[in-house]
Order: sequence, then structure tokens, then C-alpha cells
Amino acid sequence: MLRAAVGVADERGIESLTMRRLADVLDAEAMSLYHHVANKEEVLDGVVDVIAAEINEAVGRLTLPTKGARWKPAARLRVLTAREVLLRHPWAPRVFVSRTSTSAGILEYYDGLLAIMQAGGFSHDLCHRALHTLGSRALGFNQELFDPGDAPTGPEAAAAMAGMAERFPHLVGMLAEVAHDDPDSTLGWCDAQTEFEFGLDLILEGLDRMRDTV
Amino acid sequence: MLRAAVGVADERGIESLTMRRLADVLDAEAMSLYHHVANKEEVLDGVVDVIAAEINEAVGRLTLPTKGARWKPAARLRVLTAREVLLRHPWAPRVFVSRTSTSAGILEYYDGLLAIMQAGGFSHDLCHRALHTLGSRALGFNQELFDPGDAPTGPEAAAAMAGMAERFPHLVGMLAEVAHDDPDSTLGWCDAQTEFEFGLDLILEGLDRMRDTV
DNA sequence: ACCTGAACACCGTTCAAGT
DNA sequence: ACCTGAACACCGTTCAAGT
Repeated sequence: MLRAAVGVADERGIESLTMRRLADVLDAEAMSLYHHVANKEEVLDGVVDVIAAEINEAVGRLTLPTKGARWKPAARLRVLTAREVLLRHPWAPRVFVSRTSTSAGILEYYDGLLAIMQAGGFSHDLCHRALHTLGSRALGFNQELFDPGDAPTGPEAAAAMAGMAERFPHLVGMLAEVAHDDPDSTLGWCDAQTEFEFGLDLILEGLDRMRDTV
Repeated sequence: MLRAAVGVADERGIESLTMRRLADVLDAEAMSLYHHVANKEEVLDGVVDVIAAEINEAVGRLTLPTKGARWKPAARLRVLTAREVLLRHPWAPRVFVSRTSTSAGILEYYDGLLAIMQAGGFSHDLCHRALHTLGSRALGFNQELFDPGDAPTGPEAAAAMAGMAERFPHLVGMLAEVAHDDPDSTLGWCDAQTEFEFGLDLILEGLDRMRDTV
């Protein structure tokens, strides 16, 4: 049933995951679901567990060494592997942030990340700060509020840019040059992947520096 | 009307902000709102604009110098000032991340942040990467997936910890020591404030280092 | 032009009734 | 024990009708 819920979200989007539709897919008529879950929240909790299990299965196959300075490439690969799973379920981050309680599967994922950091020599306190600093990046996604690289294109783009240039001069200046330097910057998630890795590496390097000095 | 919407969200939570309740508060009977907005999405867009205006008003009063190395404390204060506004509207981050288009007020906020970075000598490309790296932190909040410092308390805490210790040894070890080192770590947003500033400073320092070398 | 009430299509959920 | 259909309370939204 939870697998069916993930299937519905994958195929028609998370907003289409309603109790009625889920029952339809299961060939059960409508409201029988409530004999297996207390309410929809429990369905979403279960969905998170399914995705977490998929992530844990993927990162469980990793075999990089983790001692000392090797912690960094090991943590990096773990995060990017989790990200690969999430890229197959683009709706999952939204469900993750909507949960109030934490799934055991997510705790298991974090526990493995902590194992890497502790093998690298992190104190418990630095581990704690590291998890907060990484935030959702630890699981492979970064909540973007708007895409600064998403410059307007099309016929009226030039006019819109001119109007915006007065109100947001620095922003428009940046967009013009970034778009010029990298014409592929708006082509799908390739760019987002580069940006994600940039931010991840910046944080991991900052943490590594503290490992040496704190 | 948008101010009334913010008031409803402040007093009863964002989930209580329905078209019917909003009309009630405005002493208009129900469905007259649709003569002023196309749909609820437009109401939420407007709510974002109201909060963005409040943020811009607050950061507009700041007067720190921004040239060269001074960019860092200036950017830091700008972000923490935005955070102060959001702490008065704890539901706002959830509305922010739910918007697909970006409000002009948010663009204005980003434009001012870019002005600081450019005064500090950032290239357009590094500005772009910096915004992506900061993500929601640029606006003063960090999407937490679960609070690793939120150790269980109460009578059955010890038993729960013992059960969890087998499955999540590193996590439980960390929680035990962090809770021991800092018994106040679960008392409200003080802790979250410390953690937010830690992550913010780590990122700002990493960006500052790149300013010198890239 | 602006407001209104009834109605529609949808949602999560309850409940008494079936097997 | 498990499933079902009708119903309830709520939501966003439409529409014809009022002033």
C-alpha cells in the first residue's frame, strides 16, 4: 500500500495522492484504508519510510574508507547518493519537510552519516553542529526559494529586464553575466547539481577545517 | 486585506487561513474576495509581499559599511535582521517555500544582499553560487528536517534511549553527550539561534576565502 | 462595479451496516 | 476481522442574481 502511494506520487504528483485515489489504485473501494492506517498523516509517514529505505539501500552499497581525512569524500558520496534517489522522487523533499516526527529510516541514514564523521575524528558537539549546518543538504537536497540563474527568456525578456534593471540593478547585472558565461545554466537540473555540489563542498571543507582546530 | 491575512496566520496559524475565515475577519460575507484576487494563490503571494516589505523595512535601517572585508559583518547582520522578522511570523518560511513565482519584495531583498557582496569584491559568478549556497539561510531560516538536539525526556526516556541505542548507536551517543554538555539545548529557539549563526558563519567564511582566491 | 447566497466538485474522516 | 456505502464537515471556486 505504501509502495502504491509512492507510485501515485511518482506518476501524478504528490498533490494527486488522496485517500480516494490511493484506494482506487489498490482496487479497494475507497475508505477501507482506515483499517490499516489511522489517517493520512500515517500514510505520508509511511511514504517517507519507503523513500528512506531506498536511500539506505543505496548508501549501504558504498564502501569508501572513512578514517581521518577520508571522512570528507565518504560523507560527500553518501550525500550525493541520497540525492540520486531523491532526483527519482522530486516530490519527496516537500513531504520530508512537512513531517513533524522523524522516521526510523531517516534516523538510520543520519546514524550512518554520524559514523563517518566520528571516524573522521569529529567531537559529538561538532557532529551536532554539522548536522544543523547541513540541514536538508545532509539528505541531498537544498530548498531553493527562487532560482537566481533562471533569467527570463523569450520575446519580451529584454523589455522585462530593462524594467527590472531600475529596481534590482545588482540582480539584473548578475543574471546578465551569469547567463552570458553559461548559456546552459537553465537547462534542467545539471546546473542545480553543480550548485548543490558547490555548496556541499564549501560546508564540508569548513567542517573539515574545524575538525583540525577544535 | 493582505494585512488581515497576515493577522489570521499570526493568531491562528497558517493552516487556519482559509478564504472563508479571511472574509469573516474582514466583515465581508464570504466570497467577495474573488473581486480583488483571482484565487487563493494570489492571497499567499500577497502575504509573502507583506512579510518581504517588513523585512526590507528592517534591513533598510542598517548602516554598516560594506566595502572589502566589511562585506561579511554587513551580510551577517542583514541575514540576522531578516531572521528577526521571520521569528515574529514562524509560519512564513512554509509559505515562502510553497511559492513558485518570486515576489518583487523578495527580489529587492536579494538585490540588497548582492549589493553588499559586490561591494566586497565578489564576481557575478561567485555571487550566483553564494546565493545558491545560502539558500533559505539568505532570508534568515534553515529548513530543519528533524532536531538532532531534541532528545526525548520524561519517565520512559531512558528505556526509549536504550532501545534506540542498538539501532542508532552514533546518534544516541551524540544526543547523550550534547544533552549533557548543554542542558538548555532543547529550550526554545535559543539553541536554534546559536546553530543558525554557526552555519551562517561557516558559509560566510567559506565565501570570504573564495573572494580572496577566485 | 461590487457584493451575495446557493451550489458544485473535491477533500479527509465518521459511522452504521454489511460479509 | 475486514470492507463498504452513505453521510458529515470542510475546502476552493463558479455562477446567476441582487444592489
